[in-house]
Amino acid sequence: MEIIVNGIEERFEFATESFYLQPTEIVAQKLIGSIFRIFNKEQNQNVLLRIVETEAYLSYDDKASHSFRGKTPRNSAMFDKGGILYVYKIYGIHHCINVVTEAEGFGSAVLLRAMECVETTIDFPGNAFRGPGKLAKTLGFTTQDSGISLLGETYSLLLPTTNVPFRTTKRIGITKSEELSLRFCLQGSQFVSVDWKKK
DNA sequence: GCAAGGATCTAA
DNA sequence: TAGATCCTTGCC
Repeated sequence: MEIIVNGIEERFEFATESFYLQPTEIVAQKLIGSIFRIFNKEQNQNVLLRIVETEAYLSYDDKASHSFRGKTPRNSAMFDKGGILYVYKIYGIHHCINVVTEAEGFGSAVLLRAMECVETTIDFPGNAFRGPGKLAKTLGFTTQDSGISLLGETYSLLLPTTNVPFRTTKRIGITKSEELSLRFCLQGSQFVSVDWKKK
């Protein structure tokens, strides 16, 4: 599938289930530069968003991960097989969207933090996808959408066929396992979320 | 700089 | 059942 990104035609391929079953750090890295596709046949809506910022949350030794204390009603989607969405509410106000990774029972996911609109039939405000909370709000995702498949017709991911340069940094907004460098950003992108607290 | 805001988990 | 915590944002 050819998609024009910033005036350049690039080739993408649909992510299959095996993609999501890879180690979480790998999935988080490969998601940089890939396209999140929302296709609604009935409403004739098509949205293509390029992912420019992600964070990995591991199934072990990661105290910042929701899965660290085991499976609960809230995080159960995280323990399902990779290839679905895990949506949770944070600070009682915002929602955050994660892509569940690895095999069933692992409890790992990749947080989508920022995206860039590539193509859409809907009008969105300019900064609508910069930051995890805004991103979820703009797309209208709530905890009700936790568990949605990324392998269906409506929601899918398109992977670039060429290597995408990315930056690795520490994660944002967490107080545990802060030292882990599990945040990935598209090199040179103006669309990554701003980290106010960091040096 | 910090409050809003509510679900969720933990400890009692 | 009460109290702390929280992968944020847009106010002041």
